[in-house]
Amino acid sequence: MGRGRAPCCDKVGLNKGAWTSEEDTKLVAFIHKHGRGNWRALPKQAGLLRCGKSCRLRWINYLRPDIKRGNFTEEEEETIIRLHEQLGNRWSKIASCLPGRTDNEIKNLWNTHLKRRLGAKQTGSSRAHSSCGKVGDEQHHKQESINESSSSSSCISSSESHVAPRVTCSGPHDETKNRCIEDCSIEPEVWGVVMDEFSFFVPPYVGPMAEGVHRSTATTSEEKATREIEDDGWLAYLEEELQL
DNA sequence: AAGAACGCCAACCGCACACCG
DNA sequence: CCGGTGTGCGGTTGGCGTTCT
Repeated sequence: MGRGRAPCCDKVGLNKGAWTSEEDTKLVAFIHKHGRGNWRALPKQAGLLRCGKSCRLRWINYLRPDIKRGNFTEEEEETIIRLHEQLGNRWSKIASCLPGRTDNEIKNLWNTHLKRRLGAKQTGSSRAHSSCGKVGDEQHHKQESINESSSSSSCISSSESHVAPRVTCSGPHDETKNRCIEDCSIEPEVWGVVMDEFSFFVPPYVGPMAEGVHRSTATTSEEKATREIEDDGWLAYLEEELQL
């Protein structure tokens, strides 16, 4: 499947490259108003000369209100390293367990800092995780993809000698962890790693629209009203950030 | 001071999966 | 069941800023 299909959008006449603050505002305003719907149709409706994919990426990696900006803490880096040992290059999985961080961000961090740092470490020490770490990652990941397609089991089941039952995260119920609970289905071992690391996490900016991503879950009119007020706050915040 | 080399990160590309008619 | 379409993911790249020579 997927081969030979038409490109996601007609790229003729579409903007590429860096986003302008105007485009950002348009996108945020649109999503603020209508929520995340059809990405392909979104740019047209929002008056953006971008392809839907580009809009989605921009939203997820940059404009989303619950994005955590700034440097990664050491704890976060350790978490990433440990999750990477368990999951391989499945950045979205790793990201789903690091609230406020995007897969792209983590991927970049890994490729720039962590890989190098780990390489330096590993040259000195024995490779305890040779079956699960960077060595043979490619094949490992491919193999896991195959496994996952049928059973949704993660690399843990192959790197460990037993097959861990798939579970949905069911950690604590505070605000910052809900994302993980909602987003990821991970094995208990991974959850353990996450929980070990999450004691440090304090949301830097749980923006007014932080829940907006999950707006579809809003049910009562009270909740909706509150959310609208929050959304306005977020929009104002964003406009300020973008110096508009 | 200027150019080269390097590092970082936002964004793009193509593939694969999920869903729907 | 099958084909088409939308979405998500991971790899890669381009461009900009910083550091080095």
